[in-house]
Amino acid sequence: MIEPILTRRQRQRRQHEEVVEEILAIARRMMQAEGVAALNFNAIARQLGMQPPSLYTYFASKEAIYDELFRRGYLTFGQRMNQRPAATGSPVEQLRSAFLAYMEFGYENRDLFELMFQRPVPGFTPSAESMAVSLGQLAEAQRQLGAALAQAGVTLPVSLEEAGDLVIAMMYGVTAMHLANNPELPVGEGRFGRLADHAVDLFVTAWQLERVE
Amino acid sequence: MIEPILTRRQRQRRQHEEVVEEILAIARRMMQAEGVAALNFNAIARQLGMQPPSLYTYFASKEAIYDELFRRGYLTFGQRMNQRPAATGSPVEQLRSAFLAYMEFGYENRDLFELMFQRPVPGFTPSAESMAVSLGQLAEAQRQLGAALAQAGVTLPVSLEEAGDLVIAMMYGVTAMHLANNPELPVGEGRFGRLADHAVDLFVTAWQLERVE
DNA sequence: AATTTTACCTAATATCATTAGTAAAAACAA
DNA sequence: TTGTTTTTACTAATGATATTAGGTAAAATT
Repeated sequence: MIEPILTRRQRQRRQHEEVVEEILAIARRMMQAEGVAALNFNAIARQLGMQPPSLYTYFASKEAIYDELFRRGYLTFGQRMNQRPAATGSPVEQLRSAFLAYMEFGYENRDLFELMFQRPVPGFTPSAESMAVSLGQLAEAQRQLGAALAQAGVTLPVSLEEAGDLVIAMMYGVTAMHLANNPELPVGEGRFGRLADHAVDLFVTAWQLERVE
Repeated sequence: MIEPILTRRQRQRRQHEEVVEEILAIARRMMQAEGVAALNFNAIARQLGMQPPSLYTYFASKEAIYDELFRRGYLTFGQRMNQRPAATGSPVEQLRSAFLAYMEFGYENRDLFELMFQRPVPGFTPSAESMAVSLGQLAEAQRQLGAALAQAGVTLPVSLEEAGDLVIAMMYGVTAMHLANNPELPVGEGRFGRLADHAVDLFVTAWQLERVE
């Protein structure tokens, strides 16, 4: 007798998860097309050939869909920031690659970027678990930036935490302005997208980060 | 016979405008309490002791309320930025006061700040007129920053427009992060609110703006 | 074979923005 | 003053939306 790879339960669960994935994919397509807040629970059901109440088999509420996307968004974001090619280069290189990774995440995931950093949804408050994921990833980004700067061996006019936060604020500012003004242009183009390198240079010059090149 | 100060028409109009003002005030209170997207047309009517359809006498739609707040928000923002005390000081002073004015506008008008810069409302697109006001005020801010920098007489590594945009992106980034993290703390306090001066110093140092002090 | 679980359904509810149609009152013109 | 227009409000109704209640049939589990 051949051992099935999956129990029936597991097979059912897999199919369940497949539907969950499809729901999330549809949700993202909707958010990208109409804006994050325009997510329509009933319309997702219709696209799946279901009656709206049947969707509650997969998600407990519309907010639960937002929450799952929020959580996954931060996981993806964290992976992107941590697994940069240049995560081991010189401080300047690290700063540059962090900036690029941040902006590219925003460009490629406009919907998630808005959901994660701009809270565009009326009653949506991330669940405790999702919030923990979010804070963890952000703290890691801040820590990494601080570490890169520490490695530079220069004396900054601010603490490492403040330095990391200044970089984060600038990354966010440039990216948000870029997405608001030229959402269709890739990073590096457009009024604000073009500013990425200049923004990095600002930190490099002000903090004299080249000294250890 | 005593000449009335106002014609009946004018008196009626004044009462009309008073109701309009009250509607906007209620709307802002709601947005501040529950978030920009939580504005509830019916609830405004109820607070005024009206039936919801009667509100259409004063605003053509819910979006029209958003639009008026958006327009006024940019007007107030422009006034604040232009009428800074230090709008005539040294370049460094101007940069500092611009940063402060921007952040304080955000802190005192969180609801408008979100509405104006973050577009947190599903279908809301500013009317052509409001959009013109908005773009005009932003262009003026950029121009003013550029002029202040030009006055410094230094050679920047970027164009004046790019320099203005970098400052705008940084102001936005720090303010948005501050409002997201410590909305209750005034400018100057909190993890990001504290960074205002450091952010200004970044530009001053990188661009050597003190030379003309 | 008996049971539990899962995935779906229909019907109904509550909340919203908004439209249609109307009535009273105020403003105005004659 | 009288007749007309404009303004302000109403009730009733509609359509979209998220969600709940309650049920059914098939599949999975015991």
